Amino acid sequence: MQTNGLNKHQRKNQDTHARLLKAAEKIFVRDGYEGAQLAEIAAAANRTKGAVYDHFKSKEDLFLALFEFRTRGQIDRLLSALKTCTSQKQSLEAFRNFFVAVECDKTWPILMLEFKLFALRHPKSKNRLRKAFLMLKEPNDGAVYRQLFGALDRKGRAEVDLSLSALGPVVSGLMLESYFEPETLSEEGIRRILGRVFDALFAR
Amino acid sequence: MQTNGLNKHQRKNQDTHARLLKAAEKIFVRDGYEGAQLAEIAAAANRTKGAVYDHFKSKEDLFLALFEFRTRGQIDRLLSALKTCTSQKQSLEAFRNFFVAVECDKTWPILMLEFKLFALRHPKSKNRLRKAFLMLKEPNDGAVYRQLFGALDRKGRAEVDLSLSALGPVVSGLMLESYFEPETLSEEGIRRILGRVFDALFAR
Amino acid sequence: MQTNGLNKHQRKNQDTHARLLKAAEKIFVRDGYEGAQLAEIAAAANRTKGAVYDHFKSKEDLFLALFEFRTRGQIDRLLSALKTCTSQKQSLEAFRNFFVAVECDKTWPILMLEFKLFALRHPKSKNRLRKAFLMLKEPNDGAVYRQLFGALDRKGRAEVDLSLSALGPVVSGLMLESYFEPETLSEEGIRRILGRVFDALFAR
Amino acid sequence: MQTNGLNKHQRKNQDTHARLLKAAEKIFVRDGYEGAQLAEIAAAANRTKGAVYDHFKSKEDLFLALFEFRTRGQIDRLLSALKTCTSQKQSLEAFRNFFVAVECDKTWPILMLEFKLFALRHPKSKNRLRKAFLMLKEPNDGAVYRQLFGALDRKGRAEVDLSLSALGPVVSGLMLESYFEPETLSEEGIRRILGRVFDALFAR
DNA sequence: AATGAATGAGGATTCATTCAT
DNA sequence: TATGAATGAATCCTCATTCAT
Repeated sequence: MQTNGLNKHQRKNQDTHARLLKAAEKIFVRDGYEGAQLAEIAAAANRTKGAVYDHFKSKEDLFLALFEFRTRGQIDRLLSALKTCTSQKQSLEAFRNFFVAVECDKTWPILMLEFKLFALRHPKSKNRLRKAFLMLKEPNDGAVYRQLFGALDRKGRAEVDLSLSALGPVVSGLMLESYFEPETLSEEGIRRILGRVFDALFAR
Repeated sequence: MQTNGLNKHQRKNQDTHARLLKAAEKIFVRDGYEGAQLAEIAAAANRTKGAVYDHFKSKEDLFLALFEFRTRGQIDRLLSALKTCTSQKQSLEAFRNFFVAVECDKTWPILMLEFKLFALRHPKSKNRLRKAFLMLKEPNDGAVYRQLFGALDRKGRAEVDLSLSALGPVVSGLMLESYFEPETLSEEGIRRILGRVFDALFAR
Repeated sequence: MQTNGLNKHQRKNQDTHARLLKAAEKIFVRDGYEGAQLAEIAAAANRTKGAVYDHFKSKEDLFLALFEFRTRGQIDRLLSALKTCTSQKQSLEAFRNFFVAVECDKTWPILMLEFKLFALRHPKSKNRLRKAFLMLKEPNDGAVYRQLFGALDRKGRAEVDLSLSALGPVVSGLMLESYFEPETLSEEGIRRILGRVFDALFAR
Repeated sequence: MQTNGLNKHQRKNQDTHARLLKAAEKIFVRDGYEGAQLAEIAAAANRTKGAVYDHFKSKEDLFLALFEFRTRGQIDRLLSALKTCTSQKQSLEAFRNFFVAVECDKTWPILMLEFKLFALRHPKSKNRLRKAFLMLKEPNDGAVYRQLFGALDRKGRAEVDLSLSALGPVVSGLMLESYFEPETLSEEGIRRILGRVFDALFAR
């Protein structure tokens, strides 16, 4: 009896693939790209190093694949959060919530830092990262864009782009800081700060 | 001829020390802590690896010493910027300018990221980093603090602390992003964003 | 339709076996024993690595089987070249031609080198190689021997053995050199040299 | 007290370099290029793997450096053998002896095979090998050439080149065979064969 | 008979660190 | 103080081999 039209081989393969990505995230976040060891990732996935190389060409390839995978996930979460909104105001509010609710996924901001630093230091891979990254900003070919910000002229659009570009980095920076100074920068504090920053960037 | 009362040997020693720190900054920023090689740092300082070990106990020690050195430098720059201010308003304005003028020292925000990520991953060294780091926030035992924000009650102080904690990370995140997307996040764009964020955090 | 009394399964099996040997030769000659990868051999045979292990116990086994297979082929070619000869002189002439006509099978000399080097480095397998190898020198239990060199006393026989032993290695060495210096050691040059060497060894 | 104007550092360095080359020869001959392990080479030189990389860029570089080193040695040995000869006949005789006396250096022929096979399989390195290799054939800018073969016209020269090219490969092939069949191809047998081959190639 | 997912031992290479000079 | 030769642990990656399907 097969599931999804896949035989056992294929199912096992997919399972391993998913396990490896999950393990990679855990280890890359914990140790950073350079510090992460394939052996630990494999072990965390209950597989061996060889299996990693059956699924990914290299450590770098695994890292980039992880970025693509996670990016798609983030987009999906955002899209589904916006799906039920009926007005622009409601949409922006949903967006604000989505964005302020960092604690949903605390590893993402750190991963983003790691990815950007990686891009900085591996120009050869920057393109692949950027390609996935651009989807983050303009999912659905701009439909979301319009849903959130309405029709914009050239200048308005540039301004929104600027603000959008700032959002992610601000979250990442703050999350990192909160790991460093959890007392001062509590979760609640971050949320408040993020809210203020969000409004400073998008409110009129 | 100003020799600071040091003989040739000592001067040469200081020179090497300074060269090594400068080279270390360059390489650590370019390659990250893990990626940086002592050999390259030594070469960039026109010395050999051995010299590094004459001045610093280890790679980690060099990295932490660099942080302390740079932190002192930042504090000095801030203090001298505030020295001539006569009113609280003027002081806050100076602070705002100091903070918005990222381009003065573009490597600092990246270094800060690297330091914080390092702290995240090397708990043993976190204390030494924090010790230096705290000086950043409360230079001169709070005198600066009062100059900028006046007398504050407990709650007001907590609020200011929160905002202060957020400042650095926000700059770091934005600077990293601007390396990644220089088109969207131009220097001028960053300054504008930073200004808005600053006001959102500190303006009433 | 000639099926040799084999059913489809068996024919397919034989086909795979033959394909694998052919592919193995190609890859072993190109990359050497150590450098050759089973995966490439399998791919060159349009099969997968697993298939190799269905037909051969190990990489080494495949290599040795290839040697045996090729050796049998060489013997057959020599025997059929000698079959029509009616005099000793004619036979020796045929042998000379067979031997001088290296270009018929340019991979054989390289393979031989590889096999001998392998024997040198894998004493455990030397016996299996030698067993096949001896057939090369005394096919048909010495009948060919007599056809070529007539009746020989002990000393004469030793002398012929010596010369025979030298033949193959000389060809192999020259072929390898011609890969290295094709300009100086052209095919025609090799043939001339080989002729002279042959005569020096077997002519009176 | 210094020797050769070198300080201890430099002397130790040279010593290690020589040891490594010697060890490399031993292991490369025994195991072949691919089969050889840097760890064993290092151990055979009483050093560690790291030391190998202080002296050579890579396994390949070590291998090529070994070839160059040994080639220079062979040339020197030949030149000194020819130095005392006063006639062309005497020179050719010395050359014959040099060449027939394989046992002087039994590893050289195997190394040569290994080098040529390496060239076959690493086209990128072929040039470096050839450059060293050419010195073997025309040491001293052709002076030796004339000493051995006198003045030659174009055609005669081509013929001599052909024969010269054949010499090395023939020795290598025979030496390998004698490792494989020491009974049939004794040292004495090889010498006899080589003598005959030499005369077939160079006698009028 | 053949596939393909997974293993895991093994090897080249790097690099922080030490130490004699 | 500074050098540079040497160390050796650490790590990425390869590939022959196994095994469930």
